[in-house]
Amino acid sequence: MKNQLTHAIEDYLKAIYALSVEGEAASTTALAAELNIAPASVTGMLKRLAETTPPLVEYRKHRGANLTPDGERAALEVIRHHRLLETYLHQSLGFPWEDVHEEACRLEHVISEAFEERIDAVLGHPTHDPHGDPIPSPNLVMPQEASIPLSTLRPPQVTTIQRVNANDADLLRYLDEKSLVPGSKLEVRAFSPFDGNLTISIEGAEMVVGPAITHHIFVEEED
Amino acid sequence: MKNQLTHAIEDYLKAIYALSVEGEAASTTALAAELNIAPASVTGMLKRLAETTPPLVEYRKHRGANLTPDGERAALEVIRHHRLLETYLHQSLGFPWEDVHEEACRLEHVISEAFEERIDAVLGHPTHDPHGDPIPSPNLVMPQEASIPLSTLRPPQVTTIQRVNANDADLLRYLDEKSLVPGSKLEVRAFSPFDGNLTISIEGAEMVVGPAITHHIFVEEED
DNA sequence: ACACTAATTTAGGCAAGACTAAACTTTATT
DNA sequence: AATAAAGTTTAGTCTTGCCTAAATTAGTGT
Repeated sequence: MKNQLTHAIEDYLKAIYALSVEGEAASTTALAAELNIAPASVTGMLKRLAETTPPLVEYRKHRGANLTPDGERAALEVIRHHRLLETYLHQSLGFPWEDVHEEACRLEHVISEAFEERIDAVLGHPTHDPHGDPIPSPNLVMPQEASIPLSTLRPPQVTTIQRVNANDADLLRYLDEKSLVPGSKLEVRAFSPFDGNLTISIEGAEMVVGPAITHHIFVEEED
Repeated sequence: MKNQLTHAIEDYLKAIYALSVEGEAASTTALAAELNIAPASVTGMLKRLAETTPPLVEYRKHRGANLTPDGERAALEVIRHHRLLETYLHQSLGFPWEDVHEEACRLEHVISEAFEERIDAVLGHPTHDPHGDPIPSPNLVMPQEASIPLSTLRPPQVTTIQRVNANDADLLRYLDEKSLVPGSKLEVRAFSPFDGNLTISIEGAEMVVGPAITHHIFVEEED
């Protein structure tokens, strides 16, 4: 008997999950920014989420919110939907990389477990979405993976892109064009300490990328 | 600049479309029954729909509602989504016949035009959904088709099932089992004037079906 | 310890969409 | 034509989720 969560609530849970790294509580303002909602509205919703049965978040005034185990399970369910959908839209329906996020954001709240299972099967039980994010398992365990921002690498270094952390469609389109996608191998050739630019070589081509880009690209952790 | 319709509004438009056959207005109670909503709530919504810009329905007190051209276009868009989705869920994702309706009801409000186009293409631009209902064209013209209830046939007669008009999952599962699906050929062998039962032969097997079933099955019109 | 700022909460409102109960039309029946 | 039944509308209420403006709390530097 899982009670039916609204779209709005699912979005809150997803946002709290995303913002509470390392067990740190997600702040009201950070949530407001993430959700494009006024901070006051977030306060109101957090109170409600803390008083549902079962409670989905743990909330302390002025101290932000954490997910309860129930809340986390619900969040992971939505994230699993989201990432499976992104993968499906891209692989099976030929959606461009940069468009899958928005579409998945709407569909994730609406698909049934049967739908989830079908696309999971059709895709062959994928482990990562097109952006390289891990897909929680059917029993809702989030694989833990270590990766570091490309911006932290110093030459000389060879590595592989693991994950691209961006939702902006224009940026994603650009990255795709330059093969800056999960799985691509690249070599870090030079670093400019003044502006943080890296000179990298990828797919045989050499290019210079600034922090606005390298910050969003995550690569294998070093040995 | 198409204004964003809510989920609820799309359901109203769909229901009004379904109930206003032959230009007759859909009554408040009929809509309430169709939508599982109290009649009073329907009245309120109809008033709102008649006063939006542009108006989506034409509403006269105690006289029910009709769709305006704008409303009809919106309704057809949703119906196109619904029927394409049903077809897709069944053909491409292997959903059982009886489950596609419910899933499509939720997805229809949420998919983008890009999604619509992709599944339409993948399916090869289908003209009918799994229940035999025609799919409106991309420019939102509803194909007009003539078919008559199986219940009106009298032996001896050979015909083909065109359309199955039912949403109840149990009934659909039963019909599927007995091959009472669009495309099946059948022969009407006998008619009982007392209870309206028909004896038919389908796929080599003979069976007796009552009005509760024959009423939902539509076959080719006679020459 | 004090004051200033940034973050947060409270209070009060609003729109969408639904409900019930009561009042009122329309239609059907006699 | 009178009246009962059926269908519809009105009035008033509720919940969800959002908003703004004002009040409060926490955190920071002096």
